This record gives sequence, structure tokens and C-alpha cells, in this order.
Amino acid sequence: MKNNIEQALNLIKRGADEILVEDEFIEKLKTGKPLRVKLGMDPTAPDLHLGHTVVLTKLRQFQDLGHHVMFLIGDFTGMIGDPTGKNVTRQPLTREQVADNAATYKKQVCKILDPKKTEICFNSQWMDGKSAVDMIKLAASHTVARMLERDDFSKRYQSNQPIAIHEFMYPLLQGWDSVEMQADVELGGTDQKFNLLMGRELQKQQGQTPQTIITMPLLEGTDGVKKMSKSLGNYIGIDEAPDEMFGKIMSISDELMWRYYDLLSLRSTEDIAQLKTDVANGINPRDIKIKLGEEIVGRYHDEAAAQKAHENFIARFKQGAMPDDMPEFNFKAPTEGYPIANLLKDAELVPSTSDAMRMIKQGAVKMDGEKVTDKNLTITAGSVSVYQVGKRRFAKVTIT
RNA sequence: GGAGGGGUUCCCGAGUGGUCAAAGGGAUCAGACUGUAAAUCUGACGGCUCAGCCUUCGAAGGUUCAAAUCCUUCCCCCUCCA
Repeated sequence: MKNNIEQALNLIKRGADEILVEDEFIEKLKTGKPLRVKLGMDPTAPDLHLGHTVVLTKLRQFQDLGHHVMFLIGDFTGMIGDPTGKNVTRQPLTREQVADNAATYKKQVCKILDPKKTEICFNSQWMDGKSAVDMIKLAASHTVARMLERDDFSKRYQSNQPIAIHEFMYPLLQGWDSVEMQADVELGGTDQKFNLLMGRELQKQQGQTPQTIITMPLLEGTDGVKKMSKSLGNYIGIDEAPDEMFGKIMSISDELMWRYYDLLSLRSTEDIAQLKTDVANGINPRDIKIKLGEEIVGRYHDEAAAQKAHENFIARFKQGAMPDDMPEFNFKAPTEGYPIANLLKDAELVPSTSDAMRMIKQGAVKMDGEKVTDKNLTITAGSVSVYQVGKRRFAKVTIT
């Protein structure tokens, strides 16, 4: 029994940034009762990438350990918007936007969590019924000075950026959710620490045992340095096509792969340790990365898609095969023929004819598998060929 | 309100009248190699009807044979003081 707890603790701690308070958490585990584990998300942009799934994966691990998982969709708080201090006060979402996003969220989240074992909550459920008096009571529970401890509030305050009064309510409301949900554990990103701690405070005030908070680090993007984000273009979206997803995972460095294993894989900690040993003993890290790729693609698509993505990858990059399907184009040639540079540009293989010229110079362009060396080449009507730029860009072009 | 600093090609950042399509780094792309779309090395990296031409250095004007660099006005950011 003691061993079980240790194993569970190890799994939970894997990749986690902080567990507050760990001793309390161990005590909770020792009771053997399923813990009520909370994760809240704002239904803002429902376009998830792997970075967002780090906390969800942790939640899934809890689920697998037999705990009760509650996924909270902050449809009420979403109308305020977590004041992340990105710079200015956020535009509140409308009810409709929130409802739309919430539905998308639910669908995507079920790819990671076991839907049958997941309780989905909406905080409008208890917040809508709150009176003005309740709200004032809640607001009275903490001081402005305490709120200003929050990093982004203090930064904004110091730099004379506006902080609307209602933004102070956000952490309180999030904390109140924990009270309503009687959470034993709450997960969040490292940036959520303040809000998570607020839950502990409010729970204590209400005579509940304060929740354990577990913060998860921000996942590095495919570049291995900056955090994964859409705007940096280093993300892997969970809606991406299998081949693309698999390829992107294969493109991460061998080093970063272990980070992804820790934070995204549902494999046991022992299993991962074994993989590390294997690599140390000379197994090609590529093969270990393939396993990761298959797991991830399998989760967001299915087993067959994962298998196929793997095969396609091997075929294309190891054996230089062409992909099964590629974009097709139909162009009308002028009498003197279609200049190759324009063809490549029009087929969206390169962004400009200048780039096409460069690619030809660098020997990156192939027409039906033959390297193109003449940049003044023109294609005459009646030609149907496959054009390739680099290893990854293909297009089938018919000239009429 | 006062004083000062700054806006350069995707990002950071050099560049104070011609040798500037603009150093260097990052990102990206390509080639080689390989163990992979890892790592490493090499190269490319504004556009075009591409050995030539055209357009860029916050915006608009101006000086000059010649301006990212000088002048004028405007817009925007930052630091310090009040």
C-alpha cells in the first residue's frame, strides 16, 4: 500500500513545477479516498495545441489513478477574462461566444480525458445565483494590497496601466469555484499560482480543507526554447493532420523529446525511465521519438492514423518517396511556355519567383524526380508533372 | 508640464552622405551528411519579365550628382523629473 502511494506521488510529480503543500497532499493520498481534482479553463480561444494539454494530461493521470476529475468551464468568469496582464484590460466575452467556445472545448478535452469519468461543470451554475450582497461579501474577503501581490497586477499598477475593479474579482471567483466544488486538488499553469492559492484561502475561510495546488510548467514549442504558442509558430495543434503532427514531433530535438515524454505521455514513469536506459544503451533516439509520435497522433486521431503517419514519414524521408496525395493545379500556358519560376510560385511551392530562382540554384527543385538546373526552363502546354521543392513540398501541375 | 533616448529588412540589433538590398545573431528555407523534419557543416534569406531592373530603413516633404544617414513637419514608443 505504501508503495502504491509512492508510485502515485511519483507520477503526479512528474513534470510538475510545484506542489503546494506536498505533505498535505501525501496525507490526502493516504486516506485512500478518491480525491476531487479540479481544472478550470476559460472558454476563450478554443484552438488547443499541445501546450494546453499539459495540465489535461496531468488530469488524466489523476483519472487513471482512480480520482474524481472535475473539468470546470469558466463560462461565468469567462465574461470577465482572466486579467493576464498581457497588457490592457480584456474585452469581456458575450454569453454566446462563451457557449460556443465551451462546446468546442468539451469536445477537444474528451480526447484526453475519459469522458465517462469526467464531471464537467460550469461556474455559471452557482455564480448566476449570487446576489450583489454575496458578491460584496466575497470582495470583502481580501484586501487590495493582497490583490496587488499578484505579479501582473503589480506590474500594471507600477507602470500606470489601468486595472479595472472587476478584474480583482477574477481570482476571488476562481477561488470560490473551489469552494463550491469542494476541490481537494487544483491544477493549473505556473501563471495560475496566485489564483490557485486564492482557492486555498477561501476554502479555509469556509471551513474546508484547503486544496492542494499543482502547477505545471509551460511547454516549450518545437524550437525547444520559447513556450509553445500559436503566434510564435512553434506549436503543434491537436487538430492538425496526422502526417503534419507526426512530422512536427519528429522535428523536435532529441533532448526536448524527453520533456515531451514527461509532460505529454501517458506512459508510466518507469516505462519512460526504461526508454532512457535504452537510448543510453545505444538504441536510436529516433525510434523512441517515433513511439512518442505514434502515441500523440493516436490520441488525437486514432491508432490507424498513427500507424499510417509513421509509414508515410519513413517512406518520404528515408526512402524519398512521394506523398500519396498532393495539391493539384491547372495552369494555362502562354504560347512561349510557362516559366518554371512562375510555375513554382503559382503552385504555392515558393512564396516568390525570386525564391524559386534561389531554390533552383541550390538544387532543391525536382520535376518528376529529376533535378531542375535550368532556371530559364519553360514548360509547354500538355505537360503533367510532379514538382518538388525541398523534401516536403510537392505539387502536381497540369499545363494546358 | 520639463529633460532626454528611440523607431532599420520576420525578430533582436549594427549602420551618421556614396564601396548599402544594408554588419552580426536568432528564426526560417535549401544542400550535404546522418540516426530523423535530431545534431553538425555549408549556403540562401525584399521583389521582378533575374548575370539586368525595380522597391525598402516610422510617415510626408526638402537639400544634394548621390540620403537609412543632413534639414522641416507629423505620427508612435521608452526613460527620468514634476
